Amino acid sequence: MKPTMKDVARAAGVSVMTVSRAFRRDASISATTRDRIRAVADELGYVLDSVASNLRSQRSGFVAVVIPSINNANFADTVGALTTEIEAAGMEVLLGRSNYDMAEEERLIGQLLRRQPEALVVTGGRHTDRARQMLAGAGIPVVETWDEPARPIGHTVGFSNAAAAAMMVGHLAERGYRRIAFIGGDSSFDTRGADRRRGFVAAMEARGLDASRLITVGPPPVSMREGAAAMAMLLDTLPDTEAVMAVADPAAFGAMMECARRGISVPGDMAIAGFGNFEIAAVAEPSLTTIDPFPARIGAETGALIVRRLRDGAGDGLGDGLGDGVPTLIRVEPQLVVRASTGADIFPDGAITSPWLPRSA
Amino acid sequence: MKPTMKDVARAAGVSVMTVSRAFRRDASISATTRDRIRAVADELGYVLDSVASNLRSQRSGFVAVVIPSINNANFADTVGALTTEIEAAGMEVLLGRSNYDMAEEERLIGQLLRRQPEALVVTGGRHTDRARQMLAGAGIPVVETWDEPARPIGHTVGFSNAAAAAMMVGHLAERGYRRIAFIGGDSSFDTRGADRRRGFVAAMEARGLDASRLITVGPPPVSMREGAAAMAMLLDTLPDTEAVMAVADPAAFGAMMECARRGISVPGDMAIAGFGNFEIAAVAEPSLTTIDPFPARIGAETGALIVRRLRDGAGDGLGDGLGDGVPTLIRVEPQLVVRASTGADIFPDGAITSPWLPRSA
DNA sequence: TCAAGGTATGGTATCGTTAACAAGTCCGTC
DNA sequence: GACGGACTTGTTAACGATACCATACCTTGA
Repeated sequence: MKPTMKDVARAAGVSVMTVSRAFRRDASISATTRDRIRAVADELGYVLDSVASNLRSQRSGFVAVVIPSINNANFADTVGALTTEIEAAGMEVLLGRSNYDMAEEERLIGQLLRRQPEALVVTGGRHTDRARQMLAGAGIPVVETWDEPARPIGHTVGFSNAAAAAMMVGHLAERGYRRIAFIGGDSSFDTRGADRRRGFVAAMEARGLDASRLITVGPPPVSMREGAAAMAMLLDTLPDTEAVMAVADPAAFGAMMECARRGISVPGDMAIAGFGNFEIAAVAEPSLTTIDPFPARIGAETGALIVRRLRDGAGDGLGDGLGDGVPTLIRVEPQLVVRASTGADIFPDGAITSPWLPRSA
Repeated sequence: MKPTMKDVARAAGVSVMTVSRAFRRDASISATTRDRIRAVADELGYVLDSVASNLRSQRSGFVAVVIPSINNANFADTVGALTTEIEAAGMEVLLGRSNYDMAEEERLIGQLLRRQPEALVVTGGRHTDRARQMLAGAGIPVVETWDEPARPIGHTVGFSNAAAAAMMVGHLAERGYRRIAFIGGDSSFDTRGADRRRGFVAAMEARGLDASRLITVGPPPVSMREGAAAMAMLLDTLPDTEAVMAVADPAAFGAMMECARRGISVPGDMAIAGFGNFEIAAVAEPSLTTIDPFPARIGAETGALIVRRLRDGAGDGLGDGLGDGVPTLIRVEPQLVVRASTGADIFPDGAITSPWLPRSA
């Protein structure tokens, strides 16, 4: 049927071992033999079977990554940068999407672990008990990203979503807004969104402001459409609201469009802020104040961390979710990006970024 | 080190064969034995090694999918629907991204084929010669999506991008626009974008209109920012342009925002149309006329086709890129979605959809 | 009571590759 | 001219699971 190394070996008049060497980087083989074997293999339509290769060498060559959604520029940027790092090290990324669902995440993790990944990256710090157990017992480096878990399983590359939301509350309060609302999704699904809401409430209360203007739409992702619907509801029920903070930029944009439809000026009558620094935040008119979590940096740091661990820590630290016994915490600090939607009069020339504010803010 | 079936078998006092059966669906094993073995396996932290399983059974259980970008709602919708179908059949999706680069696509296809996928899905109908050769010789069902290839390799689920673009030209011409421009990316990369441009030019010329207003920005994806930059260039160099058709909705939105910044009314002074029916097209103010290619339907049809082929055609048709010798062509007809950006006066209540126009349009 | 058939379990070979070790070849050097 | 070392190639066994076949036991019906 399909040719194997044995067929190639016979056709080329060498042993299978030599054929194997012809398809590997480090192998000691003469250039002439390698070229001849490759030509014969091409002729036969031979394709290396990496399933067999992985079994024998006990190396799968891939890193499993679980993200909530593949249609989200933030996660896409993280995965993109991560993939670049992983591929530079000669490995591949195996992607799974959880649909913001912890049960689905658990199922995915189980499936992925069966394929013997060399490391596993998850998004967020909250998981089902069984998922935690599988991750901790996997015997490979585990990285939780986009969050600072209360109980880290292995390594962490992320930031505090609550603190980042508090930073935005600080900005709005400094600009003089008092009646501030929050638009977000169903908190039992999107833990990062829930953390941002938590940070919003805590920061508002710390300033003595009313933290009860919370508009909850359906399960994540909170889309543009839902942002518009939430803004409509807000305007109908709490028309004296001065500013709105959305769980993410698309929802903020939807809210802004609803204002446009109703003839409500942004930021004149209503300030709007988002989260994520999606492309739309910079392009929209008016441009959108947001928080940049540096998704690509998260991915790059995660990739570099994994490559480092796999190179240095090979063989040790099984069963601890670390791969080498030393848990790493890499903080990627988000940055406030002030644009027109929260005060065009002060920032007419485009974006102004502020440094990370203290946690107490 | 890590426990294998042998360890589980010893601990449970059964043979490895019985342990194997305890982890499979169809296997003939008593419920009591299975539960006992599973409990023992859990205790030991045993995880099935699907690498070994795949090698022995010669079934990998996954379908490889190559898309240009993971951060594109259209492709994400296709992959989402495809994944649903594939997982319903007990298989998994292995995703690769080509960055709109045919050379990278070729590399990816080579990598993916080594992992013995049971089917392979690619985006678009143009590939390097070597990629074509690999696909045709893979001996598994191959599906080209999002396009109607000139020379199909295997099955096709898609539509003519050129005809869809022509449909949009028809709409704009009917609305009375004559000086129509096209904004697109570097055509050597994004073949679908190039086809849309080709369709634009052909349809314009067929109507005796000037088809030379072509603004080319960088390589794909053509982002919102690039759409805005292209519109700026257009307004500076060809200020008498009446309508703009963008290669995709994000670019159209960017163009619209540039108009907003310059105080140019859409559609009053300038009509704008996009492609893809992204969420932003419905939410933006004004809403955006576009073409809906039904990405989810493409994914669902592709998945159903693959599942059918794998069930029916097992074992035959090796080496033809089909999996069973009968090439299938499934047309998913795009639909024109008329919204405010090309004539709010006529369509004040929201979107109006028109049926597929004939090819000659 | 016994044959026939079904169910549950075990033994052995094998999937296609690579690790580990062995051995042959060629070269320069003293 | 013999020897050490570098380089290249070959032999054998094994990775961890499942296909295939064999077998023991249990049920059923004449």
